Amino acid sequence: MVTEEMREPTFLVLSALADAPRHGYGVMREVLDMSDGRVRLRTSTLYAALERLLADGLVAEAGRETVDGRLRRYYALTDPGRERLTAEVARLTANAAEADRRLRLRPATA
Amino acid sequence: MVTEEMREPTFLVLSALADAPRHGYGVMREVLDMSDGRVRLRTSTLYAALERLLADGLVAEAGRETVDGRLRRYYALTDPGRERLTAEVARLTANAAEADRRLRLRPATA
DNA sequence: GCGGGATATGCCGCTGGCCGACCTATGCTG
DNA sequence: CAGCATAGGTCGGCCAGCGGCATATCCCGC
Repeated sequence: MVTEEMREPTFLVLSALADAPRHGYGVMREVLDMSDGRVRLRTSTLYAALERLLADGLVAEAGRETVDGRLRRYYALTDPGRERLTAEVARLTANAAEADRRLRLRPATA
Repeated sequence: MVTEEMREPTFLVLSALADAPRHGYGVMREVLDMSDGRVRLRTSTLYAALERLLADGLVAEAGRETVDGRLRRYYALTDPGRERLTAEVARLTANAAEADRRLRLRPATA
């Protein structure tokens, strides 16, 4: 696995599923919440991402239920999904740390 | 400024210019080095990114010179560029920390 | 002296994730 | 009954990055 770049919306979807399985709309709310209102996923982005993650085996369907006449499709992070997310966290952390180090090497308005 | 997502190659270009001005090929080497050989920028990606960053005012031309008959175009991070990179670092750090927190809430193979 | 890699810059066509807009449907609240 | 939250989805287009290619010089090994 070459760990190619993962875009932010996709990363946040995996992140939202890291602690518990959720349904699509639940992921949307969770992402909005955990990004302090910064990232509002479009349904096109959300469902396309979930389809892609399902196809890649990073996420699996975790049952369906109907609440108040509305269908809910649940999704859960798989083990490969956890590994992938962990790898992404390491990449982001390393990138951020290195950039921060470089910024400190030459402070603003030197 | 809404700080929309910045892709990894672009982020690494800004990062490579954070400590000192460099020319295109120098940025390429620096990115390769600081990513431990993981990210080898294509010239199409590199020069397109530099053009875009110039147009956005995040990077400025910092002189040209000819060494061994080869032209070098130097680029430097501007103040807005520093601010933007700093904001990106904050975003990456926050995303990584939040994902990490969630992964720990439900450890692997629970 | 000749092929190949490093140095250095650049163009062109395509792909794929995301965005914007839109659609269907139910339940709750003002 | 209008409007919003909830819940799922489609479709067209944009654009950063990728892969391939072009150009040119310098240096090293054979």
